[in-house]
Amino acid sequence: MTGGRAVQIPGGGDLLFLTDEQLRQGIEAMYFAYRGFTADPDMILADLGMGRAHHRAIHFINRAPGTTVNNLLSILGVTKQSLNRVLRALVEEGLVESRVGSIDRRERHLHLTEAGQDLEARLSEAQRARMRKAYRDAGPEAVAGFRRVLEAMMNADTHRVYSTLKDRA
Amino acid sequence: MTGGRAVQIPGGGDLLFLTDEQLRQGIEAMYFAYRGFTADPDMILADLGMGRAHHRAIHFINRAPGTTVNNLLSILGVTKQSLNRVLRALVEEGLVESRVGSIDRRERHLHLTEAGQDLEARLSEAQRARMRKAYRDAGPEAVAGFRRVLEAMMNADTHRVYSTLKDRA
DNA sequence: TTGGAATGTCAACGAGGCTGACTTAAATTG
DNA sequence: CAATTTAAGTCAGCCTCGTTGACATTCCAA
Repeated sequence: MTGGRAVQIPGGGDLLFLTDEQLRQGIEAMYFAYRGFTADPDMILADLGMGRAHHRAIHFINRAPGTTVNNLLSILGVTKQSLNRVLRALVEEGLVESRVGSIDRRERHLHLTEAGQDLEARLSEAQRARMRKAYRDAGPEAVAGFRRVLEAMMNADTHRVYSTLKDRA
Repeated sequence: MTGGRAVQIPGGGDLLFLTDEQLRQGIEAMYFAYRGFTADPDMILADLGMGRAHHRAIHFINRAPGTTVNNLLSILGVTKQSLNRVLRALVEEGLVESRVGSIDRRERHLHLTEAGQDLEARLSEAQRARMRKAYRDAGPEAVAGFRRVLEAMMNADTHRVYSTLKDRA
């Protein structure tokens, strides 16, 4: 049931023996779990003719209100052309507002409208409900381990983005 | 640093207090970690003009050699039209062999060729290396928790598929 | 005042999902 | 044996969401 065996070497530290099979089970768990992770918001969005890309934009605009387009690009790791298509749709749907920057007027600062906040709440509540269930089922120690493994799995630059967002909370 | 606080209630069990903020950090960790999770195979595949869909097919054909097309469809959760496009490419590239079933000759049984096995090894070694590093960084207890949370995050039907594969190991 | 940065837009392309309709071949069932 | 069901494959078309490349606009800063 465990992903690895912890072995105490007298006079040494913990060693973790990881067979390829154990690693592969972790890989498959990650793949299947991600499907569940995205399933609920996907269903809500499909009814509105939107997809995951819209969800991500909405999520991070809510997370960092007033963020610039460039900043959002570096969080999401996509091209501006790709993000632009999504942002345009969100603005047209009245979910996102794009305000010209007051200090640097080249910049556009992004905010959710009330309708955008409503949708964000629906999406994130669905996703939080699943996460909450998973956390409760797995227990407190499992949650800490889950987070540690995920953080160690990120690319270094991604981890920096993640930490910055987390510390801003 | 932990995803939740474990609190001992005298005479009760462990309770897990999960704020929305803690849940959202878990959600973001999952999103950013998945990017890292897929990054290495994606790079290898891009050089070969293939994508994630090819990787998934290769992975599960390797996992369950001789699997039928229908079985692979239910593992991957996509339509046969979508899988067919990928499988055709893999067969044309000489990575996958499709054999007519001996008992039921309507079925096609899928196997990796030697070249397919070589590619599978490259892809999975890259992905395992990342998983191994994440496991080592996070420590043995973290690994068990990681797996428990992921399993609790899956849809019920997906979990069944996952368990079946795992138990077949 | 000119160069560069931030943003946006148009066009085109490709991967990889989807639906619907259909064929072929083989197995199963009445 | 005939009819039905099943497994697989195929064609056509659609969508999202990623990519590149080229280019316009706006505005700050050297």
